[in-house]
Amino acid sequence: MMALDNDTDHGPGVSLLTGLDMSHITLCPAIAFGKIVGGRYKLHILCVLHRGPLRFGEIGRSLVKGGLGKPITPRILSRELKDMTELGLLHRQEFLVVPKKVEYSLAPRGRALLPILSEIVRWGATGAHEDILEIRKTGHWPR
Amino acid sequence: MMALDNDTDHGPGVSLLTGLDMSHITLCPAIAFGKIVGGRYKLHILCVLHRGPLRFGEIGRSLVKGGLGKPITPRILSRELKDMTELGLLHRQEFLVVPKKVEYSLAPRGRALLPILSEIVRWGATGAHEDILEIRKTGHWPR
DNA sequence: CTGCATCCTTTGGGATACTG
DNA sequence: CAGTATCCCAAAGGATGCAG
Repeated sequence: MMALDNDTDHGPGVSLLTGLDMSHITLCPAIAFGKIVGGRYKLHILCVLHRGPLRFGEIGRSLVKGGLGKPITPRILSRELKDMTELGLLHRQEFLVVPKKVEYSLAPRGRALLPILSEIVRWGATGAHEDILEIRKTGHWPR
Repeated sequence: MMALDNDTDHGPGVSLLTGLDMSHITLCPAIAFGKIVGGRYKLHILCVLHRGPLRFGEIGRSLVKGGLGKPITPRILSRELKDMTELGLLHRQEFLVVPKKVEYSLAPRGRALLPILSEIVRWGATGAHEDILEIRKTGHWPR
């Protein structure tokens, strides 16, 4: 019996959060979610890819703008993309041209995560995350 | 300009995922989400607390059941709860009795995350996470 | 341009023992 | 019961340089 949001050992296996029957599931989705899109960049990569395919370098530059300034190194980006491709979240298309060109896009398993992303954006639109992390919004840096 | 799901530098600042205006937000919610509930247990803790307050030990035991078998050590659980309490996600109430009793419950900032949790559970109810992680559902371990 | 190889630092998580 | 103190190990992330 899983302990998702129902920690009795003999209940009907219905999630109290959603009303859905979870009796056929063995692993808590919250734990799995972290294992699948954990790490510092995976969620953000899904985010920037939802509009359409992007190239390796474009993804890297996108992460700088929405993140906290520091650029991702190619080694890390490469590993994140490979992980996600192997899990079936992304599709990788290589074009046989010079210079090399590779496009990454959302695979069905990645697209299935978009409703979660939407909910995260809705939460962020209220400013909740900036309150929690105490991001200053003064419009310019002090000093 | 943030690169959430709109990576032009001069757009209207509207999220293409939700249609919401994000021009007043500087940090990508996806990045912030990871910073706030990253780590192996925080999301799961929100999950088990959504029904009501639980004690330190009860939370620990809940994590074992929905996770992958291994119990969380008191040191880690203590740190996770302290982190989340300091960020305002949880409320901690200490009862002056012997033996000691402490209850943790969701604070408003933690409750604001529940819609995201619900969406994760919905996603999990389809079995998507077990497909991705290749969890066997044969009902018994092979051999 | 895309990515791998090396090396290094930081962080997260676990084992064990102990205290108010 | 609810933690804290030490010590340790593994994994994640970063810097730099090089290659197809």
